[in-house]
Formats: sequence, structure tokens, C-alpha cells
Amino acid sequence: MTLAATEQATTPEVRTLAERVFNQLQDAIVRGELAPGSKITEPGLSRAYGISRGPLREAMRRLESHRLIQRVPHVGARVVQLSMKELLELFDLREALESMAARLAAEHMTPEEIAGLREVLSVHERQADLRRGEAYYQREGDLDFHYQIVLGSHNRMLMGLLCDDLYYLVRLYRTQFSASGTRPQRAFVEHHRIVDAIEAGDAELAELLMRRHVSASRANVVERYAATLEPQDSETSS
Amino acid sequence: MTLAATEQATTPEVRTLAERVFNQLQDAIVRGELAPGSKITEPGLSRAYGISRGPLREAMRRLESHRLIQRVPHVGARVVQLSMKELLELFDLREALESMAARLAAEHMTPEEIAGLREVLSVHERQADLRRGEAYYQREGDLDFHYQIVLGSHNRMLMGLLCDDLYYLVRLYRTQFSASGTRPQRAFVEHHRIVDAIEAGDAELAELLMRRHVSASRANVVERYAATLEPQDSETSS
DNA sequence: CATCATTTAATTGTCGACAATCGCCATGAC
DNA sequence: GTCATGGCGATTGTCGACAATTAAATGATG
Repeated sequence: MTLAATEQATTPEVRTLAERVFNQLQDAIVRGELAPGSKITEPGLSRAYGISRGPLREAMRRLESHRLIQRVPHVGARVVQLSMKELLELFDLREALESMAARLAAEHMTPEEIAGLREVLSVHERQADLRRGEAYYQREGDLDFHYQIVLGSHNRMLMGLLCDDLYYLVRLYRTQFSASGTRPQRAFVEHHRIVDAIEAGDAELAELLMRRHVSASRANVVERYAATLEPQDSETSS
Repeated sequence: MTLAATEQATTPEVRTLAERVFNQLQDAIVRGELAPGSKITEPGLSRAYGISRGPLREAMRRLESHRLIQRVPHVGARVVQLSMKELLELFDLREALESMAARLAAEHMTPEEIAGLREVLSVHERQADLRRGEAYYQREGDLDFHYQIVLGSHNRMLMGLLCDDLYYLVRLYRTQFSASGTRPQRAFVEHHRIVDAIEAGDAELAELLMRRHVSASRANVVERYAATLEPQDSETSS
């Protein structure tokens, strides 16, 4: 019952037990309730969630395919622990894929979808005003923004790759590296510029801006990481 | 035993039943022995392969994560059937990811790996000489070539995405669309040029050449598909 | 004759138990 | 004291059976 406390109505349409426990586990890992690198055992989770090992194994299988846990036959499973190297790899991948998504979005997005995108941005703005400092909502909104653009690409394969395989890891990284205070204002402006390019149908510009946007985000992470390693160089507070 | 006939020593290290039957099923799907779109049932496969439904479900779960089958809760699973739209999406994805792989390969590949790459090309050449017409080996070799470059990128995330998620579909497409006779000579030259760029450490050129290479392959597919749709334009015999 | 409700059969989801394998600890030999 | 070897506990892998859900078949009715 330690972990099962997070059982809420995650999604109204959860047809199967394995699906529900997968959502719960995914949430627990992303939120850091299951420590990175910690070993997870089937009987333990089975008791904790009050289900049999059958659906649990299926849920763990799904977690593994999303790269949230790593399994070794006959040995066990551990919660994934991202290294800085893998995090940067993740950014490189996002740079290639999301710039492609922005290009396709500029070509295929409908006016309604673009309006929805603007709505996301305005929600950002209000939250950024209200909770200046608390970066969590901002970052979640950031993810929503990128998510919407991927959907706007109308490329189902791309959507599957980014939304199913990569964004789980992106969310996980934010807890493991506690990437809180980031460059909100600048990212804000960049988001607006990207939407402008998409609305204008300028695919080439949208691609370029998104590539720069992700690249800048990556550079920011590198900078902050370097500052963490050498705290005598400058203040690491903010 | 109809399907179980393909049971060979796929990999010397198959620790578990689920893993073995996954390999067998994956092979059967890619080779077309399991028709695209056909419904596959757990008791049926369970009897066919002589195993229980437990490991079989795990194997099917893995097939689903690799997008080789599609499952619906409480309904069943079907072998995936690629549409032309999805195939083109797949090419767009490869264009973005493999060009990135080529750039990274030019930056990070070791002399030994480059030598291995040249070896792959020479094997191509011999096979192309021997079996002019039979495009199967050529195409498999083509896949090997791209595979090696992805490995040369030294980006584990990229390797996982391309090798685990996408190349299964690429192989599957070749059987579903029976993409036999292709442009071997031109692809050949392009392969050599790409390796030259990688060996010279010219990342930008390698990226560009790989992007063109995949794009040309995609265009070739589109052309052949259009010819299939309009048979009055030219003979469709071959 | 078409349409709809009901029954029925098959498949999927779930469960508990047994067997195989692995990691750990203690014991003993060198 | 260190290393090898054996046993022991725990965990994973596998199996067969039961319950829940779905899709089709059947029959009744307008």
C-alpha cells in the first residue's frame, strides 16, 4: 500500500488490470517514487498493488519497451538511471525528430490545431505569471507544446516514436536531474516564433527554429550540469 | 508444426522460451509466413509452437512493442499491414534519423569500424556480381550497411530506436510490397560516397549524402508504386 | 424478409502453484 | 587468509485452470 496510494482515475478507459498498473508504475517512476537504479521485484510489486504476477509482468514488459526499466533474464529488473551521456543523446534525437515534426506541422496542421497550439501558449503565459519560480507547471506545459506539434505533424510513425518512446524518458529526466529552473522567458519567445512560422506555412523556418530551440535547451542543460560539477566557478543557487 | 519448422539456432544465447518464440514469430512475420492483416490467436499459436500461453503472451507483447502486430484489449491481435502512407512516413523517419547517424558516424567511427564498413561493401560487390537479378541478398546487404553506420554513430538511444523499432518494419515492408528489383548500381555508388565522407571525417557531407540516399530510395518506391497503380502506362509484368 | 434480441461459443484476462535458475552465505580446503 | 565449493533462500520462468468479455450464431418478431 506504500505505492498503491497513487491509484486514481488516471484514464476513464482502462479496460485491463495490466494497463492500470502500468500507468501507476509509470507514474511512480516518473515522479521519482521508485528510485532510479533501484531493483524492483515481481512478488513485491504484486503484493504492493494487490494483483497477480500475470498482469504485473505484462505491465513490466511495457515499462521495458518504453525504456523505463531494464530487465535481465533470470535476474530481475531495475528502474532506469539516465547518465548525462544518454541525456545528451536524447536531446540529439529530439533535435532531429522534433525539427522534422515542426516542418511537417507547418505543412499539414489545420487552423483548428494551430488555434489549439496558441491556446496552449496562452495557458503557459498565465501560469508563468502566476507561478513565477515554480517551474514544474511551466515545464509540463512545455512538454504539452512539443506534444501538440508532434501531433500536428500528422505522421503516425513519428508520433509513436516521440510520444510513446521518448517523452517518457524526457519526463523522467526532469525528476532524475531535478531540472527545475530553466530559461522560461527565452523558451517562451521561441515557442511563439515557432507557432508563427507554422501558421505562416513556412516549413523551412519552423524546422530551423525548432532545431535551434531544442539545441538551446540542450546547451542549457550542459551549462547547468557543468556548473553543478564545479561549484566554485559560479553560484549554483538559481 | 506448420510454423514451428523455422525453429533453428537463431541465436546461441536464448535463455528463455518467450525469447525463442519471439524470434520465431518475428521471423515468420517478416518472411510473410504469417499473412499481413491476418488475425493471430493465443491458443492457436500456443498449440502451434507447443508452449503455454504465458511465454506466448510475453512474446506477443514484444512483437507489439516492435510494431509487428497490433493488439486490441479483449479482442485480439493482427499482423500489421503497412499502407503506402505509413511506408512513406517510415522513409521520412529514416531520412531524419539515418542522416543524423551518418553525421555522428563521421565524427565518432573508429578506423576498425570503417574497415568493417568497407568489408560490407566489398561483400556487396561480390554478391551483386554473382547474383545479378536476385535482389534479396543485395537488399539484405543494404540493410547491413545502414545497420553498421547506425552502430558507428555510438549513440545508444539512436541505435535502439533504429535497430529495435524501425528496421523490423523495414524488413517487413520488403516482403509486403515485394520490393525486389531496385536501383542497385546507383545505391552502390551512393554507399561508397557515404563511406568516403565518413572516412574523411566530413560529417556535414556524410549527413547530406545519407539524406539524399534515403530520399532517392523513397522516390524510387513512389515511382514503382505509381507504375503498379497505372498498368496501362507501362508493362507490369516484371 | 429484414432487424433486433438472446444465447452460445470462443478468446482474452487473471489467478495460484510448480519448476528452473540465480545470488548469497557458510563451510571447508589449500 | 584467500579461494573454491556446496547448500539455501529467493526470484524468475512456465504451466494449467477459471472468470470476464467479446463476437458470432441462432431464433423470434415486426
